[in-house]
Amino acid sequence: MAYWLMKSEPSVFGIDHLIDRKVALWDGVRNYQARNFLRQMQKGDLAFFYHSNCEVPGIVGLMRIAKEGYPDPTQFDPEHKYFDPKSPADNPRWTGVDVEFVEKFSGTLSLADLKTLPELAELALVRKGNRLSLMPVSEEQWQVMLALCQRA
DNA sequence: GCCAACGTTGGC
DNA sequence: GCCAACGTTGGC
Repeated sequence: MAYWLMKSEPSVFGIDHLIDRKVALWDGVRNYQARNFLRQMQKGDLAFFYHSNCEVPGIVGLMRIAKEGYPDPTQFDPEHKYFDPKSPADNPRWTGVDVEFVEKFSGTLSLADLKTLPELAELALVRKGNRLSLMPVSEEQWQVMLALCQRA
């Protein structure tokens, strides 16, 4: 089983949306590095839900990968913001996964706090200029973050 | 294949 | 809302 961190803007899709839906398609990833990580995800993997581009960016909850990578349907929808006219129908360019709500923490483990943790120095999230929207988390990193989240 | 222009991300 | 950082596009 692997661990991940996935970012989303709460004004678009936040942890409360996932609570309402229980299971949702994680769509709209249009970056190849992030897509490749999506394709590595396996059912049962755990992921932190991270709120980006908001008042207090940080980790707010926990979810589980409920369905492994499959073609993101929004890439074929001309009406959709994430439509990609260049994606071949017989070899879809973009992947989505289904995620399932697990837990919402009582507080936010903020990016500012995460940046102070020496164990996370190698995590893409806290490295200068990094905009990767989802990334793998090592078991050690996961344990450090989870302990702080559950205390928060 | 280079690289300038452009668009997007996301912290602040 | 600003803007730095970075990815992508497309002319050459």
